[in-house]
Amino acid sequence: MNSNITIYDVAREAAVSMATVSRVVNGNPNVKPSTRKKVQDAIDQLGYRPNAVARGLASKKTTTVGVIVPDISNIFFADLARGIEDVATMYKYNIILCNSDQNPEKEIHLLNTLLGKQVDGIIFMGGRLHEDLVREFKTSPVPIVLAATLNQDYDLPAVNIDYESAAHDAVKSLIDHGHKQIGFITGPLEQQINGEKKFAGYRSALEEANLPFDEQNVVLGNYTYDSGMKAMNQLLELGEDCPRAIFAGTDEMALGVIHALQDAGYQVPEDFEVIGHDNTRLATMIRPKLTTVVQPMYDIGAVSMRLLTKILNKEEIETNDVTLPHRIEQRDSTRSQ
Amino acid sequence: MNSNITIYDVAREAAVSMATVSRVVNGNPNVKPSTRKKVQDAIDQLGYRPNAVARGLASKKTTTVGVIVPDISNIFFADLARGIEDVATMYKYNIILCNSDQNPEKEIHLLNTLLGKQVDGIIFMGGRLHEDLVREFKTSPVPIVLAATLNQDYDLPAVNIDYESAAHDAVKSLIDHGHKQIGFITGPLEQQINGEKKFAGYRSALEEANLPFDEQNVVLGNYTYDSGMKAMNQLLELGEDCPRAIFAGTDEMALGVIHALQDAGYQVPEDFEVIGHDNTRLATMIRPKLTTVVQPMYDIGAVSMRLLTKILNKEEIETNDVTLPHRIEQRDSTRSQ
DNA sequence: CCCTCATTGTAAAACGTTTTCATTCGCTAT
DNA sequence: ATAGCGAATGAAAACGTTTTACAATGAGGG
Repeated sequence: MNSNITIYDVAREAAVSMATVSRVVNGNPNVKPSTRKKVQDAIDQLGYRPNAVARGLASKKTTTVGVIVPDISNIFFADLARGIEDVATMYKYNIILCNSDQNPEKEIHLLNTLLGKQVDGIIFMGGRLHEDLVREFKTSPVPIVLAATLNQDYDLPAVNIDYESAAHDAVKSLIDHGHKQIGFITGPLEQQINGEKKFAGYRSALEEANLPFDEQNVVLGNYTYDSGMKAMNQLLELGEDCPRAIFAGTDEMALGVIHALQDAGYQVPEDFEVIGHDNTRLATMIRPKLTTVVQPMYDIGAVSMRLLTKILNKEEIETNDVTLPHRIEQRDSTRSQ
Repeated sequence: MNSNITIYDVAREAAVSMATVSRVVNGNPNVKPSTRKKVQDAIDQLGYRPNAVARGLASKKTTTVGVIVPDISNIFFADLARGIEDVATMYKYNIILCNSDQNPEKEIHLLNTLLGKQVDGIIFMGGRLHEDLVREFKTSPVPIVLAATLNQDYDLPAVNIDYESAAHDAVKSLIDHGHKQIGFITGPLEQQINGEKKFAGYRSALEEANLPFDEQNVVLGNYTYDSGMKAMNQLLELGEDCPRAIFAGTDEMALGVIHALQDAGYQVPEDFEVIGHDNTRLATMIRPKLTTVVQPMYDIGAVSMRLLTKILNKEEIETNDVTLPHRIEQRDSTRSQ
């Protein structure tokens, strides 16, 4: 009841040609209803299942797209992947998922593997786009869209939020609470999102409020809980000068920050206020619940995939570079006023 | 520099037959070194990239395996997927990832899609195996291994821990701390893991200590943080009779339990002790840090995939039904003694 | 009743590999 | 030299579809 049955067997059983079977399988309208039924019956009876590989070879379409993420076990990318998969399913695509660990060589290798597998398109996410990779992207035979990933020249299809303005908003809300010193804990600055966007938003909010920029208030982490704790402890060593308001680049780091503070005997938000970034499920799994910038990962994934399908179907596209809205979700790690 | 270049072009360029090119591409030793070099040069020069689809059609192997999980955005499955992907990469396989949402029809549909795509094997996870699915599994033309998933008859390849004994150990450790009443918060009982295994472990630990079983001490949740909170609040309504030691079926529910307790003004572990299950990254991201049963998700994924490769390579296999070790990680949500 | 056109069906060529089988090549042992 | 042999190479079939080009059939108009 399955795999070794070919379209030819069905054709014989239904007493038609294989082209006719192919037509009914693919919903081609040029088939007489009675014929269609005859064929369908044969298909059901034989348990015929079209061979997608043969189909892919003949049609040059695999209805499969590649997805490259840094690490699927990171809740952040997992959410994104789910968004991608859901709309992929909607459009009858499957997903080949790959983890790059942000390793440039691995990224290129994965790209080539995926192209070898004849995927119809690729969705890529990664912190920093090495120029070799960008070059490969630009000569790719299939469309590639970037999800939550910046590209220097903004000439590749991409879906993001406005990170700079998001950071600006977060920092401004802290300033509005009367803080003169704002701690900023973020990921590696060579990643455009941190170095160019979030950092710029941080500085512009400071400037706007005529607050001086103080280098010692910014600490680099690597997105993880532990690095958040470590960064906060480093800030704490500033003693009197330690900023009493912290903007952390990811929720996970924000959790680390809050726990570092609590472990040191401080209260959040009474002694320190903290804002996170991403609004992952973690945000409500901590006491106090985390105020955070919402970056809609699921939506970014979904929109990326939708954009890809548009490109694949040659649909009309307003813009290749879409920016999704962000906002700040007020919870309990900041004071209500 | 890519896709429309075929093996035939390379053959012409190197002045050999396509069979020879195929041989060098596949590392077949029967090629004279000088010929090999000539071909390799042609490949490099032309930027030839083998078409995996054509290869799959000719060889009936796609070096792709299907992975069906309930929901990749769940940290639990994300970890597992990472384990799978890592060893898949090691053995040069790619992964087609699908989310089933534990929907039986969707599970069957996904299975058929994957088989249509000619995957070489499948790794499946899901709470409850509908009998239709099991039947399909058993007639599948390619091997299927279950990861962190129980099968009634234990006749399919599977990788798990001993859930019953893990639950037993957890409950026993609570009993050893002097508790007479143990709260048990778990997922739907119709899922074998909860209903048959964890529950049985809970009861046997009770029995062993000659403690009575009290139905009101067990509450059902759905694995989520919120359901954990809700379940704990329900237990709290028991007032005086409320158990002061809780075993939660997942870490996420355990977090909910702890927060419900804290929100109600109690101290963990002073007033209540709680043990979680899974040892996800969440466990250390809460205060107090969570004592938990470690179910090594990453390892289960990795071992599942390894088992699958063994089956695919027809390697010698000791047992189809592997049980990985578990243990309890003592942290701060239980008392040290 | 013939011609034209639309509809439905057929045959066969692609698609880009792997793989089987035969052939050729280059030696060694006679 | 030459038979014999293993190693290296090549020719062509196969894999299971889609798709193209065309043939057959049937209906409607003049």
